Amino acid sequence: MTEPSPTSIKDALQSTAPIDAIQVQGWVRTRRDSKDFSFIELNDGSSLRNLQIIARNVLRNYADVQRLTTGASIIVSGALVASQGKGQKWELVADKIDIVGGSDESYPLQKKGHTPEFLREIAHLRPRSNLFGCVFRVRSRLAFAIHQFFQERGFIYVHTPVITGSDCEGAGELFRVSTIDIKNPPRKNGEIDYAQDFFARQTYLTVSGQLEAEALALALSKVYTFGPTFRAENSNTSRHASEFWMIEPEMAFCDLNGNMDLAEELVKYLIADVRKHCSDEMELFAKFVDKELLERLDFVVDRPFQRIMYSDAVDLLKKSGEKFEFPIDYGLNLQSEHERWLTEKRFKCPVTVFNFPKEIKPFYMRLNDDGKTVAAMDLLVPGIGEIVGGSQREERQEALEENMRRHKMDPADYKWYLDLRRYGTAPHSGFGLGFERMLMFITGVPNIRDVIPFARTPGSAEF
RNA sequence: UCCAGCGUAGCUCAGUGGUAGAGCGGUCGGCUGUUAACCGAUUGGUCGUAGGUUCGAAUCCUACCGCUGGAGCCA
Repeated sequence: MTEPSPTSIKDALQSTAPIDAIQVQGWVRTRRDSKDFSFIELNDGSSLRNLQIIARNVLRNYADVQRLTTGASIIVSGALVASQGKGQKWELVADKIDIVGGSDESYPLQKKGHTPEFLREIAHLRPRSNLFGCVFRVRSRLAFAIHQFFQERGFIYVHTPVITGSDCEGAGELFRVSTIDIKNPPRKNGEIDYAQDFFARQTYLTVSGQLEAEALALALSKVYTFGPTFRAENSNTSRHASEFWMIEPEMAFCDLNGNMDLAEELVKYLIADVRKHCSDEMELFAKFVDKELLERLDFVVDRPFQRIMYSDAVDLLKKSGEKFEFPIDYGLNLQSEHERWLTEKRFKCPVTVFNFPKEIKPFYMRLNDDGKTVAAMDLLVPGIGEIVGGSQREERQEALEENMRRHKMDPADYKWYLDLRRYGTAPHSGFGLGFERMLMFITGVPNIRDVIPFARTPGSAEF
């Protein structure tokens, strides 16, 4: 006897006609007994929705079926028919139910709702919950939409190294990569001799693919990276993780304005794409996570982002009459509370701040003609803060070397990076978009730990 | 790393010095084309850990651990 090949529950529910013989497989969400049969809510993760299975008492193993509990895995064959009950269009009347993997009353996911904090402790089971199923389906779609956006625009996807030798990329603490025996390291003149390490030098996990992406952009014109990034900062907040994914486009012959345009276009594109392709998931977020989510996202897609120079932002903040905990003055970094005021109170929309004082930005950013500011930009969104950070890069060799010296870096250590300016240099720009922060913004989920399947944060690398 | 708050049943929480509680869940029974079903019964605890104060500590004190929120750093 040949079984029909399995149909996803998503496809089954989208059927336009009854199907005599269909097979589905998944995990039991709930089961209710009726007089002569049992209702099983089955979910296979293909969508938020469950398929209602009618298990009649004529089934050979009906006694076992009645003992099925939440969490069990089963394979069901039968007929897809119009549902007699309200609440669903289709249901599956089972001819056969194979119990693949049992479960019992200790299964932690109950019919009742759970807090995200509790579910975080069972990260291996939480994908089976409605909320996390939705988050991870949207995560997948968002990743796809990112590639689609860049590929449609002629960008080349490049892979920059995860292991890097650059330790001065100006972005946070690094995780060391080494095969040296830490209990008995080789030494030279009392110091650990990294010349004997695996790569014959000190190496780290990447904090950014930007420097390498610049090399590729100055050959392929428009490139982007999309990969994991690691920061060893002891940050304990709802929007920092030690391991996260970042998108870094880099464009040759592009100035800061082109850069800001692209960032804005990308953010809007991604929101619109997920709104269109994950409507069930977005409805769930709007209902259970953030009531104002859809309204805010639509507003962001419809309106141009506010662009404001750093110096003007400082003036606005000074004149705001608002009582801030931290001082605001030209030359100081904008604090979270200042960013919040700009996006949430003053403009009520994403804000791109640009042209920052050179003193508070890294060495690779291009010095403006005023000699005081660099062509940097931060895209701030309500509720999250900085979601994009980017700049026009310093393409002039002399100026770049001067920046390095000012940042107490030795240009000799960056020979290859300077070569890019020595041979066929060109104005170029790029930015970094935090993938998880974008996902938080789109889903409304307020903690970065809940948009990563198995999050890594200081003191926590379980699973 | 700093500041604040919280750790009590599987989950969400109440209990503020004197016999450890509720709702939900689970289990059993009833009813039922149900759908966070309904009705009844029942099950459930080293009160985060270790010290201390007290006749007596879930409750007060100290330390540690964990979680949450905020800050710094950033994406």
